[in-house]
Amino acid sequence: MVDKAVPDATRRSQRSHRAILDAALELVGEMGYPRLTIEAIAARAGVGKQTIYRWWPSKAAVLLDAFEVLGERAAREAGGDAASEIPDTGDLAADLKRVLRATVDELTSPAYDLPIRALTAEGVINAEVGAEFVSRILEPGLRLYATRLTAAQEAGQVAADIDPRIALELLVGPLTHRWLLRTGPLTHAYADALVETALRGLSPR
Amino acid sequence: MVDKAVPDATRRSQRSHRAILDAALELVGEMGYPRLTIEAIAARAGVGKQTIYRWWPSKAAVLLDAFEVLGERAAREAGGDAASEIPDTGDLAADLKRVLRATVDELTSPAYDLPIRALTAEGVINAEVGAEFVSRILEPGLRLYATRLTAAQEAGQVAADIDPRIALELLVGPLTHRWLLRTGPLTHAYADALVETALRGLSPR
DNA sequence: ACAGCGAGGCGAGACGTTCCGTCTCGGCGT
DNA sequence: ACGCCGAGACGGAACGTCTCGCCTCGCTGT
Repeated sequence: MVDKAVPDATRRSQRSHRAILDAALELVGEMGYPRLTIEAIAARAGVGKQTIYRWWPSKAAVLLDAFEVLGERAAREAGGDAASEIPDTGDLAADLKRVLRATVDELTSPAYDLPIRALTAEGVINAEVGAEFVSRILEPGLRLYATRLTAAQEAGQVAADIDPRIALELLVGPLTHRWLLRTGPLTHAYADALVETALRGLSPR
Repeated sequence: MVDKAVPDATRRSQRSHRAILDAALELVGEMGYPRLTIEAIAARAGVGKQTIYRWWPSKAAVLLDAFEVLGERAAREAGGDAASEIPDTGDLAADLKRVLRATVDELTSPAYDLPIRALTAEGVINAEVGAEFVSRILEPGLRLYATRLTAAQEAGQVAADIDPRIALELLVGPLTHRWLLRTGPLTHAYADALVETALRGLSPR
């Protein structure tokens, strides 16, 4: 056997599972990630410590799950099943601005800010957590940009020889940079300026 | 008095100061930031714990100082006093590529990678540390881009109505994004592609 | 000019506290 | 009755404070 003593998932308490995830989200908002302790999560959730250690390898993993649930819930609320798509009105700049503005709102939302910062920071240091974070939380959002940009490319609104991946990062990278490092205000105006500058380029025409 | 019991800086032991900074850098490379302890730094430096607590408020502050010294030393080695400037050969793309490549090399250098990741991550969570990090470590580097881009703007190589700050972030943002989140390979080829795409823009000409 | 003295940083480490991760209990649901 | 559950005891690690002498300064009185 590779894994030893894997617990029986079918007997898992659904109630405790939820309580732990909720408690983790609450607490990380209250005292921040570094001072978040597994003991505090267990106490808040009304759960034995072993129940956490049985199912998660680290507090980062708990938070990763908790945040994924939060994201799914938000996506469900935000309108049915086809909500997570970038609209294609034919006006590429307007479409991109809309989504970039939404991203700004999400990143500056007080409920999201602390937990997602905590996870990002942990991912920066811990490559394993980082990979999980990117593939489970970040990548789904980025794929929206990629598909919209590819569509734009086929419609001739984006030069044919441009790598959609680089185009995507040209938009999202500066935004993330400002958000993480706080090098400037994160506003709708900035999102708009970013879209315009990225589409047009720096060189004079 | 606002501050109480501020120690007398003139009596500070220069030897211990250096030893602590050196030990901190060594240890963060050996075991990573989260497992770096002040006790370990004190032991490695041959110093009492109180000597660290007397002069620094947190391990992040120690590392901040340590990394600043490292940066100054590197700048001094890299040739005299006028080393920290972007060359202006008239070819904007080439100049930017050169510096962006150098940044890539620095970020992927094994000696720098761990400590600078640790500081960045800490700054992401702790706004106070973040501000220090940006102003003392990051901003000096960014200013180089800003001056070169402004010069390019005056020479007509960059459109006049572009905010140099946004132009700068268009280049550095995606690089930082890839580096921090490991969403793709951080190579010279990527740096080049970034410069070309940013200058030209996404739209077809 | 110089010996004496007090202030304060220094290395070392003891101390109580918090949290870690493991382990051991009954209890209880399946 | 098997195994997850809540609860919490346990030893270990690191925290941040504190208390020791030790040593090096700068001031001071002769």
